[in-house]
Parts: sequence; C-alpha cells; structure tokens
Amino acid sequence: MTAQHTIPTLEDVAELAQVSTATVSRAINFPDKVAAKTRKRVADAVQKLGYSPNFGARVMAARQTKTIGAIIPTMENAIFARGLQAFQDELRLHGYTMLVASTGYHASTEEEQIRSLVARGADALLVIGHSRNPEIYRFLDAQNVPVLVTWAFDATSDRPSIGFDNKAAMREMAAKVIEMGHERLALISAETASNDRALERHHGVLAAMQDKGLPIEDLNYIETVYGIEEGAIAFEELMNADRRPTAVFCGNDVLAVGALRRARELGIYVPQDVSIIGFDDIELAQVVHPPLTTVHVPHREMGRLAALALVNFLQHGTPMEIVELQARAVYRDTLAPL
Amino acid sequence: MTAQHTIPTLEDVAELAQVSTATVSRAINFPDKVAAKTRKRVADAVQKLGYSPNFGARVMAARQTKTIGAIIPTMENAIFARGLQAFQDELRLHGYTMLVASTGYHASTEEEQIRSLVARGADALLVIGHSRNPEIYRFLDAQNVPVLVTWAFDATSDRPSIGFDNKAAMREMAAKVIEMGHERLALISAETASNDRALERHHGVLAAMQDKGLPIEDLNYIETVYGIEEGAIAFEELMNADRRPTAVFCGNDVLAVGALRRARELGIYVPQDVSIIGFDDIELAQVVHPPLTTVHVPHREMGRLAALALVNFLQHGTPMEIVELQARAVYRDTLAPL
DNA sequence: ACGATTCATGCAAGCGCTTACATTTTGCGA
DNA sequence: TCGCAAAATGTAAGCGCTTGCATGAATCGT
Repeated sequence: MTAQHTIPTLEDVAELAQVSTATVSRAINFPDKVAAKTRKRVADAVQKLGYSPNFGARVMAARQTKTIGAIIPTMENAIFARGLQAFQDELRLHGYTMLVASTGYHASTEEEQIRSLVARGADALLVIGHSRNPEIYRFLDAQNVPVLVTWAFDATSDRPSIGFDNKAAMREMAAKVIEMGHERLALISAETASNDRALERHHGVLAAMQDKGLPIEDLNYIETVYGIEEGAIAFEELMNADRRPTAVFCGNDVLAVGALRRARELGIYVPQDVSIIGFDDIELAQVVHPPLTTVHVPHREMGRLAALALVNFLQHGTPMEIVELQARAVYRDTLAPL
Repeated sequence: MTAQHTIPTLEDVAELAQVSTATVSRAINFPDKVAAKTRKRVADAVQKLGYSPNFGARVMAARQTKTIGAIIPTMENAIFARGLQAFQDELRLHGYTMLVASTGYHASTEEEQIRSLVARGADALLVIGHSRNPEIYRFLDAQNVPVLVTWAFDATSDRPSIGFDNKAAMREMAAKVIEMGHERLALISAETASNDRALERHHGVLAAMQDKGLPIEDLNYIETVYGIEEGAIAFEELMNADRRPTAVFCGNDVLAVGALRRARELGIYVPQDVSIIGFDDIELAQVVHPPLTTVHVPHREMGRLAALALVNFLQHGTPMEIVELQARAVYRDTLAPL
C-alpha cells in the first residue's frame, strides 16, 4: 500500500529542480526572494515528488515552530471547546498553529503533556488555571517557554493570566440566590485537588453565605468527578438527606445538567421543589429543560485575547499582562424565589 | 520572567555530568545500557538543568515519533470526543501519543492539517470518513504515512477502515419509523459536500422509503451546517411547510437536539405531534427531554480498535483491515407510532 | 556602453540528537 | 595475578533543514 520509496527531501527537490537546496528552501519560505521562473520549477518538483518539509529539521534549523500548545483538562465536554476554537482561530490569523493535549484532570498527565508539547517545540503554552507543581514552572522557565494561564484570574500571581474571578462570580450568584430566600444550600463541586477554579467557586458560595449571615457549616457539600452521571448521583444523594436543600449550586454546567436530569427522573420539579444553578454557560445549558440558570463565562473572548497576548509577546516581546474579564449571572428557569 | 539563559541541550547535560553526549542519550533512552552510577549522575544533571530533549532533533535522528495524528471535523461537540478519548487511551498504553487537529468540516483546512501533522512527524494518521481529495492520499503515500479511516465503513475501498455502515444503520431506523405508520418524512442533514457519513445517512432514508414503496421525492430534505441552532432553524422551516412531516430524521444528534428545542419553543409536542430521530447517540441524547431516539454508534470501541490496528501496523507491520462494527437503533421517547 | 547596484543563487556551517563502531573499563575464572 | 569476554563509554557521522556570506547575473543611470 504505502509505497516504499524513501520519502523525498529538500535535496531531492533541489536535484529535480536543478537548483541548490538553499534556493529550494527560499522558494518555499520566502517566495519573493526567488525568481519567478525558479519558483515555478521548484513548485513543480515539490508537486511531483509529493514533498513536504520535515518539521523536525525545520524546527531545529529555524528555532521556532509557530506553534502554540494548549493543555486542557478534557475534551469530552464543550466547556473548553468554544474558548479553544476562538483561540485557534485567532492564532491562525497570525500564522500560528495550535496543538491540543488533554489531561483528564490529572496533574501528572498534565506534566507529561506539558513536557511533550515543549519537546515538540511549542513556542508557547496555554494552560488552564494556576495550580500546578512549581517544578513545572521552573522547567518552563528553563526551556524559555512562555505560559499564559486562562480560565482563572489571580491578581496576586506573577504569572500572566487572562480570565475571570471564579470566586467573585459565584459569590454574586450565591448572594442573589440567598436574597431570593434560599437558606438550605448545597454545592456539587468538581474535584478541587488540582483545580483552582472549582475551589474558588466553592469559596464563592461560602463567602456569600458569610456575607448574608448564614452559617457556612450548613452548606451541604459534595465533591465528585466530572460528568453528567456523576452530577445525577450527587444530586440524588443530596435529595435523600433529611434536610433537603432548596437550592443546589453546581461547580459546572455538566454537573448541573446531570442534577437536572435526575430531578426529572425522581419526579422533583425544578425550580418549584428545588433550584439548580450551574456555571460556565455552555451550549448545553440552553438545550436542557428548563433552561439552566448559570454563570456565563466569556469563553470566546478569553480565547481570543489569550491568543493575541501570546502572539504579541512572541512577535514583539510585548509583555503579557493579567487581564480580568467579567463573568455574569444568567437567569433562566431553574432558579426561583423560595 | 522567562530566564534568558539559552535552553539546555544534551551537550550541556553531558558536560555537567562529565560524560559524552552518547552516554547521556543512552541514559535517557536505554537506562539499562548505562551503569547505575552514571545514570544517576546524568539524571541529576538533567534535573538541575531542567533539560528536555529537543523533539525535532530526536525525530530527525531517530526517524520515528511515536506520535499518531487524528484529524476530526470538529471539537465543538462531543461527537468525536468519546471515540478520540478511547483512541488516545489505547495509544498511550502502547507508548504512543496522540495529536489532534480539527478542520471545521472544511476540506481545504483538512488538507492543511494533514500536511501539518505529517510534517510534524506523525507516524500515522487517523481520519474521519473516506471522501477527500485523492491528491491527499497520493501525498500520504509519498510520505509513507499510513492512514486509517474511521466513522465510516466501505467494503469497496482499498483503504483500511474501521467503522460502521452509515447507510444501513439509517435505513434500518427509517424502516422502523415507516412501519410505525409514518409516511410524511423529513430529513435535516449535515452538509454532504465532503462528508460521506451524511451522504450515506441520507441514502439510508431514501433506501428505506424505496423498500416500503414510498415515493422518494416526498422526502422533505434540508441540508444545513452543523449546530444546535441550525437544527432548530431547519426544524422550524419544516414545520412551516404546508404538508408537515410526522417524522423528522436528523443527520446527527446535535441537529436533533436543536430540532427538539425549537419544537418546545413552538409548542409542538414530541412525539405526539411529530417524531424526531437523531444519529450518534452522544451523551446529549439522554439529557434532553424527552430522551432522543437515535442510532447508537460504538464510539469507544471504534477508537480503541483503530488505535490497536495502527499500533500493530507500525510495530509489527500487521496489515490493517476493513472492520465493520454495528450501529444499532436506540428507541427512546421522541419516536412514537403515528 | 560601463561601472555601480541590486537581485538571484550557491556554499557550507551548523541546529541537537541518535547510533554504528571503536575504545576503554570491569568482572570473573583459573 | 593474568587474560578475556562482557559491559560501559566515547567518537563521529549523519538526520533534513535554514541562513549568513560569497559569488555571479541582471539592471540602471548617465
């Protein structure tokens, strides 16, 4: 099937086109530095041979890859997809390519992926959230690879980041919920181990409770892994408690959707019997019924700005800054006054 | 921020560890070929310098990357995510890494991405569906990069593929629907231009109609781009026709979910007023209400088998074959007899 | 029509790594 | 203690490409 001819190199092209390898290289990378006739000859040879430059060699010789790596926790849900799409689109506009790797929310896998992407010559990296082994940062510094943190915002960090204040956003949402009369609160959170977003959101609920004078021990807290079914299970557990919550916050929309589904299966009406609040505002949130009250995250803008920041840094050395975007509560139908 | 020391190379490590570069290379790649003491010394140096091998150089010298590229139409929805996850997991088990690129359903972008992944040294490629410019295949042959086609099955193709028969699956589903008494049929299809899956599914409906003696011109066919909102729009258009269909097939679950949402917004009851049938059985299908009747695709198995086939070919030269998996109809609540 | 520029091309030195082969060291039996 | 095979390490030749510099060709003003 696959022909066993050895794969064509620059030299083969050069020979066929009757020019030096240098000229071929230039014809490919700087077309206007080469006479039209020569260019044509080279192009024909390339075409005929099915030549494609060896990236490794090129990287090694040119010392930059025009590639930016993005490392996200998961591809299984749309949470990061939209932001990444915007990121990629913007990068492309500037001639950069994106490489994605996912970690499955595992710190060690993330480390591995970071190394892999760096080894592959990523000119820069986009990562999600701040919390990770400091060693990684040292490694990245040693490798001279700039990193931009997104999906989180932390004024105290010296790492550049573009994101929003997870805690403040959740706090605002929770305040509103409490003002609606809810006092028996619950939170289904994603695992917080190496996920500062989840942790911040938890703190946000707590802060709001404190603000309003509710005892924070009263928050019925469940931590679970990511997934619709997991959300459903957690919700059911909550509903089986002797003191049922009247409002259930969820660390993200995926969990919320799971909760919502289980509610229906259990014959529990939302929002009459219980309110459910999500976080992220992914497409899913508007598809379920009733539409989910959630916190809207400016995914697209985040992705776009991140790309811009990285590109500007790489090309002009413009230092990257800490940028705070606003996440805002979106009231749909799963939240009602008590 | 990023220290301006130049990034460490094998040679730096060698110097610090007082050994030759060859030894360092061996210490890293074949630990047992090196004395324990030396190994330790090298490891320390690596650690201290934050050294990481330059992938480009390594690829160039070693001629294989242990990387397999996957090119999918989109990451924005979960359609391919699950299969890819399985693919990646299995690859990993065998020491391979996956690189993903998405095309946004654009043939030209796909071409670009294929070249990019090949240039990056992908040892093999996974692609979705058969239909693409033959030139691409020639290119891949020239580059000696094996390709495996998934998500589609075509016994007549000489390319290896692991997938299912889109047409047969849809035909079976449609037959059932017709047996339930539906005669006024509609299909909201994804664009078929460079998407053989969509085309096959369309043909599947047509074939079933023919089998049952329905005039195929009666199929109310709308082709639209991928997306929930697009599904909604198409559905509304269908419902505004003077001869409303009683059953609406959708080329995929995403479109179906859009249709379902619009139905609710329009006050049209599903399945009492109209049945809606999806395809793919992504997670979404069970989350919406009512749960979607759809065709279940064995995503995970497909991904796993694909990985296995590729790895076996790469490592032992085991030729890849055409494997047909079964997709089966899943009856949930959006389909009812007339 | 001629020298002065500008443009197009070629030459050759690496980029950082792997690996066949050569050399040195080690370990072990007698 | 010596000799030899095995183990450990070193030497150096690329891998395919880019790019600074040198050279030759074409172009221009006068």
